[in-house]
Amino acid sequence: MPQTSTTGRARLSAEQRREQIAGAARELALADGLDAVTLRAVATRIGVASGLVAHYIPSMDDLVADTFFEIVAGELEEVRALLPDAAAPVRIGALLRTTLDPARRDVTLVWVQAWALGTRNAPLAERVRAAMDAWRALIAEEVSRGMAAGVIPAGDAEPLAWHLLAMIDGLGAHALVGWGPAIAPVAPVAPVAPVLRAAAGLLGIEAETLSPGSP
Amino acid sequence: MPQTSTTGRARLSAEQRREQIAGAARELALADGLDAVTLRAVATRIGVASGLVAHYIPSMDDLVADTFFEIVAGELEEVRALLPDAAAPVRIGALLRTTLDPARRDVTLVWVQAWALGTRNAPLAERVRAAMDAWRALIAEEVSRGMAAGVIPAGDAEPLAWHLLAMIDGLGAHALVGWGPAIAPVAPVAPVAPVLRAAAGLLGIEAETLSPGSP
DNA sequence: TAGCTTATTGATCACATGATCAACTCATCG
DNA sequence: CGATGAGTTGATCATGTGATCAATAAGCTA
Repeated sequence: MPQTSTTGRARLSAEQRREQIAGAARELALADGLDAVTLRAVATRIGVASGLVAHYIPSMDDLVADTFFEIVAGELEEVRALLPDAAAPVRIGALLRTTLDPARRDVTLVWVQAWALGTRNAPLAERVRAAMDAWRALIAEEVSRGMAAGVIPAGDAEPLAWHLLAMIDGLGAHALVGWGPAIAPVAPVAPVAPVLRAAAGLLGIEAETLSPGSP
Repeated sequence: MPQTSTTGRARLSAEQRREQIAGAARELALADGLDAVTLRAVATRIGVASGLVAHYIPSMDDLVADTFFEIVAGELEEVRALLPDAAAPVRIGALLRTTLDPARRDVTLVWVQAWALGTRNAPLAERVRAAMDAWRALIAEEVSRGMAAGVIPAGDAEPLAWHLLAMIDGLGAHALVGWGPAIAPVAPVAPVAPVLRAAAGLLGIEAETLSPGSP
């Protein structure tokens, strides 16, 4: 009776188990932060001995680094997919609105913890730099597009992208403390309007062009 | 022979010991981050039993929170003292240059770790919010002064201050990973010029007015 | 059915954390 | 001199971490 179903233990293939571990780590990080991604926490979550998890990863530092990268890379693709098919400034405006959405607090916590943990976790630091490069590239691409179209004053897109990203991350980090789970009553959500104005000033364009309506 | 000098053990007064502990915690945090402020690390640094340190503090969470606040409050006073006696925009420019100085990496690490740790350390989160308020107030004061003098377009100074602070903190956090101790070769110091341009755009003034020379 | 491969367990090591407390020591006062 | 009291020690508890490994059990193959 080869019952392939639940016979107490699961016994998955190496590949399946790897994916399961990565998934559990991802869920833990989004729920409670990167520092919640612990050998035993991951094991418990998938109902397995802690030794098994250790068996499938080089070290916890690597698991944490991979988990971080998986999360933020997914976020980037998600944001990229949400960009409207419109003029560059409108796309940039949409990007700002999306990334500053309070619903992304979980990812923000991951980012902030990554900056702090990267000091002691070498592979993590590497992944953080790679992820930041990807984000900066995405923004720079949009800015360059706007410059090529003549709707954004010509100049070096890279430093502009860098600063836009800094603004996004700074606002995110700030929102984090105001929101400590079960600490503060309600989040003082950063109003988007001033952010758009700041971004417009940075890009040298009118703030209105960042919103839909201007083809 | 009442030798008040080094007779093996020190035996300080409660007040002296308290200050010594606070000082050691401060040094540890600046050198290796807030997570290096540990019961035993502090005890070792001042050459004392770990129990003694525990005897003088309510809990480590409080020590860490107090250490954070002491550091950033000191930083704020230091920056305030460095503000030149000039027009508001010039003072704001100086504030930006000072806070973005790569030499302040130690304090930046403390800030970033505080945002992350504040999620689990309630007293810390409280202090973080208080410190952020103080910083925002300082910036808002300068902006308001500029508005009153007519050199900055009138408007609500609070959100502007909030965003300037976000920009500063975002850039600082980014610089952190690029600098992981013994990881990256050299820091890609964020050039100040673009920052000043972004700040000027945010304030609605010319970037040049942020630099000395314009009375 | 026997055997072999491989996933999986469970115990264990070494280390670090915060916290507690009885015992000790030193300075000072009566 | 003796006693009082405050600073201080050192051992210890309860947890939690990552890591290792011999032993076990499941599933596939011959």
